[in-house]
Amino acid sequence: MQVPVYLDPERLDPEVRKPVQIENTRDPQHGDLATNVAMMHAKSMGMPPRALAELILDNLPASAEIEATEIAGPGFINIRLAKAATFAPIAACLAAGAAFGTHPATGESMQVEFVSANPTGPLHVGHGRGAAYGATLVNLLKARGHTVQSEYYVNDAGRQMNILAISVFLRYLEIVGESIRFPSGGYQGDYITELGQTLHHQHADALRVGFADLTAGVVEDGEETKDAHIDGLIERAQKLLGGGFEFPFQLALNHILADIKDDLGEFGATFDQWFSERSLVTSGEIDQALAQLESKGHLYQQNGALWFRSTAFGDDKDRVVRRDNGETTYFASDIAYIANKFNRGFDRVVYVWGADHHGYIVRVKAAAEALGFDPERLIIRLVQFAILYRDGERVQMSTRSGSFVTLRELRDDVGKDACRYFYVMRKADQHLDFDLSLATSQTKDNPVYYIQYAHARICRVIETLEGSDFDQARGLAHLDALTSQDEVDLATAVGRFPEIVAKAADTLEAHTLCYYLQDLAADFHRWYNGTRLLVEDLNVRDARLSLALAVRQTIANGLSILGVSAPEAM
RNA sequence: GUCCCGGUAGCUCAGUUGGAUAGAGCGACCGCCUCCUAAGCGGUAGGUCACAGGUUCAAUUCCUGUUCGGGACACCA
Repeated sequence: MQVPVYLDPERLDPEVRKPVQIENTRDPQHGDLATNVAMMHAKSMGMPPRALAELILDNLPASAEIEATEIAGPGFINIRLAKAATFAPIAACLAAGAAFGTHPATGESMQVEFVSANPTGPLHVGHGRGAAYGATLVNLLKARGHTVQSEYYVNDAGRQMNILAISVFLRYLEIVGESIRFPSGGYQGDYITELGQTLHHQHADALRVGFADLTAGVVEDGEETKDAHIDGLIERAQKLLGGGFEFPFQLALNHILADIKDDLGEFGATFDQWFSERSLVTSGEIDQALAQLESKGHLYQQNGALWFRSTAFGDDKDRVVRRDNGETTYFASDIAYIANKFNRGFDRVVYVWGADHHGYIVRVKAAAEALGFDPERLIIRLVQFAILYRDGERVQMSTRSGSFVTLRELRDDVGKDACRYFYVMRKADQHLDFDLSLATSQTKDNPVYYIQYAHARICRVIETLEGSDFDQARGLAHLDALTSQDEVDLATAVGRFPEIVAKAADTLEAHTLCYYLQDLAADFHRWYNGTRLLVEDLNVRDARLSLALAVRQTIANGLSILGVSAPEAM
């Protein structure tokens, strides 16, 4: 809302500068704008708030934009705007169309990295929330006027990938006739067996080694030793197969990553870049980053390992970057990745992580600071897990048994729209009860259908006018025909959309958009239910239709940011 | 033990960065279709904003403490 210059807080009292507020009221009875100037300055002026308010009002010049002012409560000054200003958002919305709610370019360049799940299996419902939230953030930040790049960090180096490869390889051995004992630390699931079959199709018996040979010298599998056992198997396989271990490795990586891409694509989460962790190894960037920290004195040797002194930056303990066996840790990759991101020129980078990564925040920020980057530019958002409910019963998930619910299964079940909406409807860092029954229900209780239905209803009205003499210009010229409180509320709600987008983007709180859209849809349904749009008086009719069109545009734009469709008929 | 996130209507949650009489949906109860989609709308009931201090003209909001939940704290990835 444009604040008239004579209400400029800066001019009120040059001696006392307190953060005076002039804001949109939440209660229409308080007018359109309200200010607390009088209360803020009552003390310094040595007079009661209400008396000061009176003095201020007596000295205000008249304005065409302001219809009335009043003093209320403890000393608020309420301002009622002229009617034309109330309905101005209708024209603004219709003129801007799909761009309504977007903001001018800020010149700021941002990156949002999200999902980044290890490519060791299909995405499950936990990843889905990160995907929905991240994708929505990207849309919000773009609408805010920032330049945004979306990225998926592919963990294609490290132990987990080797465990995946050995798992596939063992299933392959099984297929070619070896009698094996599958390690307890290996990856379960039908997809592993399928990859083993593919490996067999590609290489026939060429990769076959004896299971006894593979386990020679490897410690027995057991509760305590399952890690050592599987690491031993990997080491043996690499030795026996030579470069051949790359076959199950690459096959699994490529296949699973393709599946993830496909899955996310159907979910409307697209990435500008898939960034390979391996590339940090091969390009020498990990060594470079460590050398940089070394030169600044942030590293030291102890017990054969190389440590980063993260405690110097607020961490509660130092962290290993190179283990005593010479391998760099996952954290070392992270450090190099931070440098890589900032060197690409982003002003701010956003990480969307699962809440289980909470413990990494301090060390990653520490690394950024140690590398010489302002840690404020590195923003981490945690996403809590979603708990699925069906008919009031919690849906059990277990990754161990391989019986987890995949994102794909969830999408097949409740559909993309409900998935996207439900995932982001709550604050990201809080637990989400995902009610599957509600998500699939086609009633007003389901917020997705409720909002979409408002859109469809408006489309239906427009459709019945097909070929008639609806004239938007006439409607906009007669907005004074809108007289009811419902119409004032609705137009005001439309006018709030740009600031809702801005705020959601600035705070990275996507859920506020969901609440806004529900409120907007409710305002519409109330109005629609009590007001006939297609009336005889063409001025009134076209004014109402213009309002309806503005509502439709706003809903469509909001849903678009959420990645939810805006159907024309339901 | 340390660190995060929470505690708001019976349930699930909002609460515009400290404002006026704390909101919505569900659930409960009572109503509304000869009319552009009833996949909708209206009304009623329901609250010591976990507790105690502090800052302020003003605290659900900020600070401290207490308490109760949930989670995180590897030479793992």
